[in-house]
This record gives sequence, C-alpha cells and structure tokens, in this order.
Amino acid sequence: MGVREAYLMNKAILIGRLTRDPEVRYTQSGVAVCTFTLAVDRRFARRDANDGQPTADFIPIVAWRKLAEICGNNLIKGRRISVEGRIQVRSYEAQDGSKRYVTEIVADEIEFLDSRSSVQHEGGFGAGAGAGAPAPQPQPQSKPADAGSFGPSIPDEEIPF
Amino acid sequence: MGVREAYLMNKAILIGRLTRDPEVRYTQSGVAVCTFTLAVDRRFARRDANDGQPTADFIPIVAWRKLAEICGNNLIKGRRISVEGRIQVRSYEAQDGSKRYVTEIVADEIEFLDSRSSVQHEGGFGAGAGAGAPAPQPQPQSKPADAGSFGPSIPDEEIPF
Amino acid sequence: MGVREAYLMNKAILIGRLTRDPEVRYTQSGVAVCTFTLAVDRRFARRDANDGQPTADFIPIVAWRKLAEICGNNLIKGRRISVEGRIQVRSYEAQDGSKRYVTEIVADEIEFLDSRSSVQHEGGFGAGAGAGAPAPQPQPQSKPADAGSFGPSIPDEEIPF
Amino acid sequence: MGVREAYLMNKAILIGRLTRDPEVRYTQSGVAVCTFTLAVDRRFARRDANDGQPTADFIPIVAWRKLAEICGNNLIKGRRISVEGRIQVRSYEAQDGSKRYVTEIVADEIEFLDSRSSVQHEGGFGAGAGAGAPAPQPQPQSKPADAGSFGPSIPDEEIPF
DNA sequence: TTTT
DNA sequence: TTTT
Repeated sequence: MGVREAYLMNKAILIGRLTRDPEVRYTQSGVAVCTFTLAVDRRFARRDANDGQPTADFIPIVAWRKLAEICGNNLIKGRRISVEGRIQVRSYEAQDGSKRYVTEIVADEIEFLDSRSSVQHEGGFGAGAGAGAPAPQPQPQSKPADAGSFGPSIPDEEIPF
Repeated sequence: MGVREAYLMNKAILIGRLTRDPEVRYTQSGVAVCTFTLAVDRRFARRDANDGQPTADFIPIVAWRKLAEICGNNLIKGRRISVEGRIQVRSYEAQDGSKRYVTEIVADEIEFLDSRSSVQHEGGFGAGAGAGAPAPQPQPQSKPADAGSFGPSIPDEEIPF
Repeated sequence: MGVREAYLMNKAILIGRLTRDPEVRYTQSGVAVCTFTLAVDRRFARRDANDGQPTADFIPIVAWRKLAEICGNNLIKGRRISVEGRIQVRSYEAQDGSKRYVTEIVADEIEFLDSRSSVQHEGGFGAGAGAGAPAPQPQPQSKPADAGSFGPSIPDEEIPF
Repeated sequence: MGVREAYLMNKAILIGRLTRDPEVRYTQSGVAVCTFTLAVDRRFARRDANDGQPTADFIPIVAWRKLAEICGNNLIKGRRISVEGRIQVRSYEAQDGSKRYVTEIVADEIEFLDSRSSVQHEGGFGAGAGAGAPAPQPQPQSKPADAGSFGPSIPDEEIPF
C-alpha cells in the first residue's frame, strides 16, 4: 500500500482581449458551453517591427454552464478580460487519420476589465457599427437558439465537474 | 494621443511528471532549447473508470538557454517538477497547406520536486536500472552533440528575450 | 465621466504545513470560521546554518463557511496543504491605543496534499495515537460547541461575500 | 533515510496603486531596498456604503537590488502596477518586549501598468505640479544620498538571494 | 498614514 | 507559539 501522494497543479492566469464575439452552444443534455479566443500581447514584442514575428498569443478559452451564459451575454469582440482556469489538451483524429491536438483554457473565473461602453468608445470593433447600420446585437444566442448546428456534436463527457 | 493602457498577463503554473526524458537541441547560433512533455493529472478523473476519458493533460514544455541545459542534465522520465511560464501559441503550415497550431509553455522557472533517487526508487523507469547493470546515463546530450539533426531547424527568431 | 477602469488583483498561492491543529469558531450569526497557521519553508534557507535566520514563513490562514468546516474536520497539525486565496490586511487598536496590523490569507480553495494516514504514519503528532489508546478524535468541534469563548467576538461584518 | 519530498510554494500576484512615493534605502553593504505600500481594492466592497468597512487592502511591498532602483526611479504615488513575489513574515521585538509581526511581499517582478503621464494627467498627485512651480523631482534618492538615516539599520542578513 |  |  503506502502513502498516496499525487500532487498536481494546473493553473493559467491570463489578461487579454477577445478577438471576436463569443459563441455559445449547448450539449445534448442542454449544458451551455461558450468559446472564444483571447489575444494576449507578448511582453517584448515590437508591434512596429514588421518582422513577421507574432506580437500576441491567441489562446482558445472554454467556459461551461452558468459562466458560459454570462460570457455569452456580456462579452464582445475587443473587450478586455482576465481568465483563470486550467490548461486542457484534447486529441482527436483528423480526416486523414492523423492525431491532432487542441489546447484550450477551461475557465474557472472570468472578470470583465473594461466596461462594455468603453470598448465601443475605443472603437475596438468595426463591422456593423458604421453609420446608418442597424443597431448591433452583440448578445449572442442566449438560450437554445441554433444550438442545433454545433451543440449536439458536443459530447456530454466533455463537461467538466 | 491619450493614455496607453496595454495590460496583459500570461502565466501558467503547473505541477506534473515528465512523460519521457527531455530533449536538448541547439539553434543555429548555438542557443540551447530543451523540450519535454508534462503529464498533469486531472483533478477529478477516475483513473479506474476505464471510460475512455483522459485522466491527465499532456502539456508540452520548452525551456531556453541555461534553463534548457539544467533541465537536460537533471530531468528524467517520471520526475515530478513544477513549471512556471507563459502559454505560447505558434502556427505553422502543414504539408497539405493547412494551418496548424502548437501550444506550449515557455518555462521561466522549473523546480525539481522529488530527488532523482526517489524517482528511481519508485520504479518510475526500468531499463538499465537493474543491479549489475552499467551506470545509467540519463543525461541527454549536454552540449553540441547531435545538434545537427533538429537543432539547425530551430530558427533563431523563436528565441525569447 | 469616462471609462471606469478599476482593475485589481489579489491572489496568493501557498503550499506548506499546518503548525497546529486548526481552530473552528462561529460568528454571532452562526457562520463558521477556521483559522490556522501555515509554515512555508523558504526556498534557499539553510536549515542547518543555525545562524538565527528564519527558515520558514508562518502565514495565518482564514477559511469561512463550508470550507471552514471541512478544514476543521480534516486538517491536523503537520498536514501539507495548498491554499489559494487573497491577502487581507486588517487593523485594530491595541490596548495601548496604537494601531496594529494583521495580515492573513482568506482562503478560496484548499487542497489536502497528503492523506491523513500518511501524516500519522510519519509521526506528525503523538498524543492519543498509541496502541490501545481510544480512537483519536481529531475532528474539532463540528458545530456550535464552545463557540462561546471566542466565537461571539467575531463580528459579522468580517464575513466575506 | 528515504525520499526527501519537501515541496513548498509561496506566490503572490497583486495589482493595485501606490499609496505614496516609494522609498529607497541602502543596507550597510550598499544594497538597494525599495519599500512602498500597494492599495488593492477589495472586489465586492461598496465604497459608497460608508459603513466603516475597509474598501482596500494596504499591502507592504519590498524590492531589492536593481529592481529597487528601477522602482525608486519610476514609481510614484497613485501609479498602478502589478507585483509578483512571495509573502514574507518577519518578527521583531517591540519596545515593550512583546513580539510583533510584519508581513510584506518581497517582489520578484513588477510591471508598470499605466504611463507616468497618465497618472499625472489623471490628477493622481497635486503638490508641486502647478504652473510656475519648479520641475517636480519625483525620483527619490537614486544612490547613497540619505542612506545614512535608515539604511544602516537594514541588516545585510535580510537580503534575499 | 493610505491608492483611483 | 510554530510545520517536515
């Protein structure tokens, strides 16, 4: 027998901006899942260098359940947030039979760091915000909606805790 | 003009075990880079469930320069370590022209959490550790060595700070 | 007017050992609060140096509500845990009228890093564990009990969220 | 004998504002040490409640060596920064013979989150910035200077790593 | 003693 | 007052 000493840690803390409006979908059993990508500028990147080097990391984020719905209803492209969560690496088989890996942050906590109005004021996002355009509808589908398309393809086993 | 307020954060803190001995290579300009994969058990995974669900995340780690050499000379499959660093997402073009993404942790600090002897004692790896066997040489190439194979393919632009 | 941009962060992540059994008390309104001290060894301290330099930091921890009760029922002197929380600085007036400061970590999450039996086996605590002794009762007061002594002195305003 | 398994962690991550200009002093052997207090607003504090409850934690920060000098030369009351470091608890004997405890964060990394001009522009500090006033000299003593007063009282044993 |  |  003996002492079980299985210590582990898996924590990510990020601050960045959404590259797009978030997407909310639902699993077969109706659990909400929200996904988006966070752009986190690299600390010492020279954005003016034009040397082809990336100036940011684009990190996929996943939120589940209540947090997913709050994100879907409040986040919007360009908004700055902090995310605390764990790094998850999933694998799947590609069409050509090869194994592919997906790395994403499963969010435990998300904090909104600038007000929605400030994002708009700063002109953080363009499309559809032009003069004469109809009022934008930043809030994504807030319940079932088009859950049909992608939702059912999310297996319930993916749901954490 | 106005106030520049470009705050960002990108921090990962991990504790897990090496899935293999680390690899050390060198860039064209001779900078050491060490790579390995960290297995971090998932908190609520039931390892006995046999339900096909993963029980760990396998997270690629990269260390550079002095830290790379320390890792190459001291780490070994099965050893438990902590890693603190940042999440980096790189993209490259696959042979079929599609874009692929690689996510890895660029290590700032690594700490060795169990002594080398303890890993051996726990039977973390077998080959060559038997009585009467020649002294194992777990230390990978500690300087140029076979840098030729992969090393030169690491572009110097990848080197952080 | 303008953009409100009030970002803050206050996070502590600790791993150490309890210097004593935890204490559980109750506020006037019956909310559980558990306190104990965590000994966190200093990384580069030479424990053998005998130079009078401290080799550890002794950090006060506070847990509230359900977490307080779980701690009271499961923790014990010598046990190794991780604590995640925020740093809180309180002040109070001493008998001599001077202002004193108390710094403590308000725990959000606590994880038990070695099993209770392992602590016992390692001889972490002696009393009552001898052969033939009556079953030890490490669980402190699990509800009101002697809340009278210290409990009522905890003002309800101290309770977080 | 046996496996030594002495794992510890002691990490603090803070974002807040300086309550005053920082102070730089020097130890007997000439090592720079910078101290200041960080005000970190409490997340759910109601600043308008006027209920006597604190709305922020005031956390003492210490930086050493090069970092101390950078802080002394660049920080200023009201500036927003992030601090990463470890929690240190020191004790000393008060004049009345009782033991007192000081908790502070020993900084490993500090990041400046708003530009100096932005702090000024926001009216973060008034005195001496009026028209016709002589150029302000926010930079504290940048080398030995009045090290005499407090400096010599900092024992060299306090210096970390 | 406290920042915005 | 301190843990291993």
